[in-house]
Amino acid sequence: MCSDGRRRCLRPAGSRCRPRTRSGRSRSGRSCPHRIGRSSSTSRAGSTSRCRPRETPRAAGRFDETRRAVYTPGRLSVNPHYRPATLRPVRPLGRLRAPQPFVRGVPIVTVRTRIAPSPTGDPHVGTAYVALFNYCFARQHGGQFLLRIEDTDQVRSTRESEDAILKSLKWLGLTWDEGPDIGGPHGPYRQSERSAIYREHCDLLLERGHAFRCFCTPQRLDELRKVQQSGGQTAGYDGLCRGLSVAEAQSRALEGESHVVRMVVPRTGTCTINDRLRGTIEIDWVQVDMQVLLKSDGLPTYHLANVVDDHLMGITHVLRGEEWISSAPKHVLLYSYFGWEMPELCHLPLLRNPDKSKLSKRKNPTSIVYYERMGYLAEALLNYLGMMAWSMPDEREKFSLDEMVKAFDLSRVSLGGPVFDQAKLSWLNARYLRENLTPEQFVERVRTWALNTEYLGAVVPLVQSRIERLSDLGGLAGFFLQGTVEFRVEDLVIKGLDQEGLRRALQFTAWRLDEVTPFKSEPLGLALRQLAELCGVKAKDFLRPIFVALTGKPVSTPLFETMTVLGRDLCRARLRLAIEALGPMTAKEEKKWRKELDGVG
RNA sequence: GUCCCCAUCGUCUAGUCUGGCCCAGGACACCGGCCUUUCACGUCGGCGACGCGGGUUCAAAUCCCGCUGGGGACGCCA
Repeated sequence: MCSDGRRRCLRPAGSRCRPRTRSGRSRSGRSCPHRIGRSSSTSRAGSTSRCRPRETPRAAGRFDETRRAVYTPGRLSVNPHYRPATLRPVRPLGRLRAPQPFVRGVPIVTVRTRIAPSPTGDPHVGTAYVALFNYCFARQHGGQFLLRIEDTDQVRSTRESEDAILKSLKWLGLTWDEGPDIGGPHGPYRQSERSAIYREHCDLLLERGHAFRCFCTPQRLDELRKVQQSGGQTAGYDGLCRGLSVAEAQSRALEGESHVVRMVVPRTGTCTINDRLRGTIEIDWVQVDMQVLLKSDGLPTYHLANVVDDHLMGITHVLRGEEWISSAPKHVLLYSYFGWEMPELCHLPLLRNPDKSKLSKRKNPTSIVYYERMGYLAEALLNYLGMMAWSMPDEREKFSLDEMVKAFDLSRVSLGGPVFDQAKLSWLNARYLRENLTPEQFVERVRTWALNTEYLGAVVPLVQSRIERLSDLGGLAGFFLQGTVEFRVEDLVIKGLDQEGLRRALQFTAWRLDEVTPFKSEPLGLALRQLAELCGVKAKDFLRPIFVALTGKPVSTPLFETMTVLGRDLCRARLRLAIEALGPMTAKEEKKWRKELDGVG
């Protein structure tokens, strides 16, 4: 009788031994169809090579979450995924060692998760979505959730963006136990402040021959990529500098020659990744590039910094977007080079645009600030994010953060990429508005949203001299309180531009607006006047359709100041609505226009 | 192009692991009725999906294989 005792079954015991579900179908014909049977954890651990049944990825959620090396009185359970490293453990240099509390000589590992945003733009709803899942997972297991800023891209990272991200996550009600703003025992939590740590670790890899210096120029790499791509090969570094002797590389580096450090990646064999939801994923090493670890500016790339920090900060579970699956082998390799234990990986499905592509601000508002300014309540947005790819066991759709934490179960994550549907978000928000707020609380919400000194105070200078009675305010400045505005298409039309020219002009404006920093009156004016010139239209005419798109009216408050008050996100959204009203941009146009705009610089 | 991931109503999803309670349940959107001075809310109803083809089985949305489709990755970005 099979091991399922509930029913009579004639199958022999062990017949439940099955290939793992869903994942890796395409490859399972290669060897043992029972995927777990050939995972390296089994063979390296020296146990029998016979296939044995194991929980499927989804079922895994019902097992011990904290199983890396959990101390429970009288029992030590060990992570079945754990593989002894192929290399000797790193020598225990104080700072190189991960923090690990002990009780009677047994390490206690609590669940520690993190969100690690890169401060290179607006706070993204995708960041909030991943943060939410990490938060819930950690909280549910009584663990910690931390925030780390991944600002190793010196060119694109800004403090302004970092502040905005922190502010938005706080607005949503997500809190972290350690982070750049509140500190913690494993800081600093800003990668730009940890360069020495990465360099130290990079040196270690260099010393052990797991990494090498590369002196190739970006030009050579560009050409290489082109050749490879046209030849239909997998693009990737060809290993030229790998052939350099250590002595030569060292002396060239010493002479100050610009170079990067790349990791050594095997050219044969297969990397096995364990994903909490997807089971075993196999990627051939040839598919993995010899990734740059340390850039020529001396700062690490994501891959190095992320692995080093996750280890040093004691991260036990990495919940991140699906887009990272293909670079997971690099991370697996780095952990093994350092001799560190791999955290458990779990790749969440990506949020999608209505056309199913990865959520992008070109096709959908993605900034948390946009949703805040549109008048969505933080708890409604967070709730909505919680029903992306996840559902309550009782299928209830409205739930608070605390309720989500209590009921959270990773195995309830569904893998199909969810489309971010603003209509459903609006419905949910409406429910919060009428079900969760007393009239007094409602008043308070409206006040904190826009009827406050800060926001109204910014509007007043623009309207005070233009109205005769206070009651004129609604007519003149109502658009400041609206999310989107209605306009007449004929009000967009100007002399000297046909419909296509007009659409192009508005699209140029939308693009430029994303680049203008700070988003203030003067730089905006400068940028838009430049665009008018580019389009061959007088500034006065050029600005009119923008004006109409943003305010809904041909006459209103001064444009640049108005834009400043409305903010980037609302401006972008309204501009897009106007463009769509005139006829949405085609892919062809996008390519052509982008080129024309970039050509000007 | 190469590699990887994924696949239930238009959308979010339950059910898939542990095959039978499923000729598939809920929600959004849409359409219609009721309630109502209007609208909204509420309420009742309608429309609407297991991508296709094989296999295993007494039995397949559920397990296996193939195909198709969608997505992601292929940076001195993260």
